[in-house]
Amino acid sequence: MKLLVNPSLDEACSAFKDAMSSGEVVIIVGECEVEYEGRAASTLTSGERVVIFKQDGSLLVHRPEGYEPVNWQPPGCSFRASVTDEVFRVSATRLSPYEVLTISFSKVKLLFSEKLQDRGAFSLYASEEDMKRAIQLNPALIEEGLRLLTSEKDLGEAGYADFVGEDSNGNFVVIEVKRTSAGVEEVLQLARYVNEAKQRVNRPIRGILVAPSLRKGGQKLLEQLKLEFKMLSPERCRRELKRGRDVGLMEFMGLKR
Amino acid sequence: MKLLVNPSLDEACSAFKDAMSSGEVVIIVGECEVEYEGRAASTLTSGERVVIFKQDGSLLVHRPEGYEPVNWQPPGCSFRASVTDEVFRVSATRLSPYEVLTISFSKVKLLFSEKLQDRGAFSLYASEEDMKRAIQLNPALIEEGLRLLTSEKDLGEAGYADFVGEDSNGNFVVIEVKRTSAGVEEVLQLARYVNEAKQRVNRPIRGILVAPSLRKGGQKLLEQLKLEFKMLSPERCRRELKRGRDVGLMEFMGLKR
DNA sequence: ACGTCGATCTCGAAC
DNA sequence: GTTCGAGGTCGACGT
Repeated sequence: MKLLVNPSLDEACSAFKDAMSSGEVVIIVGECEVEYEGRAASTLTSGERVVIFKQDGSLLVHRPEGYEPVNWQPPGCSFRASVTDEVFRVSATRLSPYEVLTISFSKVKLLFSEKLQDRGAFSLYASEEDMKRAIQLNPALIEEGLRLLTSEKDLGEAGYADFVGEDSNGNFVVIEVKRTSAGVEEVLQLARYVNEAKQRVNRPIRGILVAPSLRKGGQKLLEQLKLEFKMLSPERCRRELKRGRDVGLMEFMGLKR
Repeated sequence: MKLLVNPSLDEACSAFKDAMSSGEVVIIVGECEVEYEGRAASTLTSGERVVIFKQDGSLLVHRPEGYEPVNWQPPGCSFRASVTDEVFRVSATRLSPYEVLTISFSKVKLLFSEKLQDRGAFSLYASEEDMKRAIQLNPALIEEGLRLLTSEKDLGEAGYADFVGEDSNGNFVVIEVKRTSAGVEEVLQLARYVNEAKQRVNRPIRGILVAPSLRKGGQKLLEQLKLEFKMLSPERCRRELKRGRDVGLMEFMGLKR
């Protein structure tokens, strides 16, 4: 671990070398110019930025505003640091494609380095949008033989049901999708859509609530209102989308012939 | 400017609030968990990370490896910080789409904040824009005798072709330009433009894809769709632009070529 | 507000 | 290695 405040450029340079050779993450805040040449080319004139160097050979130059780095280098490049003419210069070189990024510090305000321990697990869960896409792709996720008629159908003032469709017996089906555990609120929402539909469609109507789980209160209410529940998890939808992409690609290739 | 090393969570929290209210960039290195809920949802279990908060309401969570932030929030969100139960918690909320990201620090190793001054100018060279400018300047880069009629012509719902023109035989020509190697996707894009043009122009139409190279799949599809490919690199265009500038300058100075 | 498109996109997976 | 599609893509530009 190392921390330097307003160090000389020489101090910063040697600390940088030490840190990188021992596999630490280095953060430098200071005034710098940046040049890049490779797939494209760019220059950035002097200003104060935050630069992060990682042990996997990636690098980020961040201005004080904006989500995206103004300059960067992906993992796998090699760093070279030196001081000449009152400038602490770090170049990051990458092969394939060949690209060089050079940062020239005229002033270092902060240099921090440390080996960070991160064994954390990252999990990403599907959005409700993903679930709807998966259902549209494969309505059988809800029920075998289900055919979707429209999506986001306008059911009037009650709002918009996620889907309406028709089951294998010709019944009209109204579907409401939730990404998280459903409760009383969601059952009532579905009930409103079903009631709206009853005033417009003159045949048997089923209402299906689709969610990864249904809480107690929702369960009771659901039975009273004679609605139905279909368990479907975002994870399952994620897999289905992945599968669907592959199938879609196959069809696309076969169709072209 | 503020710098805290191994501060208490309360110290970190109050420093964070001070810094954000005075428009500083804040960097926190420490052990944290991250939760996100919005378009999708994600969790990240405990580990050491670098977190950058910017004045424009953007936020980045970086692990010790990788170019991309593991979690983030784009500009425009509002931060809220608090300490409860031995946890320093920062939540970043964004409306439209509604998204919340929460970082829970169990340990802060470093907190640095400062108002950064950055008025630097960023310039990028060899973009697709540069290629288009070069082509406009000298259409013969694509084909001898080619005359451009318009650029970015509105071809309706299919989108916008980069150029339309007329070849030396009076055929209508639709042109799509790519800076990098072109594949199936780009051929399909050109095909859409050509189809749109066919509904509007009642004469022979050629479609030309301009790019530094054409990959396998794109090549096959291109032949099937009877479209054409013209190799042109960004580097060549850069040279052409440079030449054009020189010529323009000469003419401006009143000199003969 | 929404839609399209480019990006030094990056990343992963399949071939 | 090349090719290809996804992304919480982001960001810019046009309608």
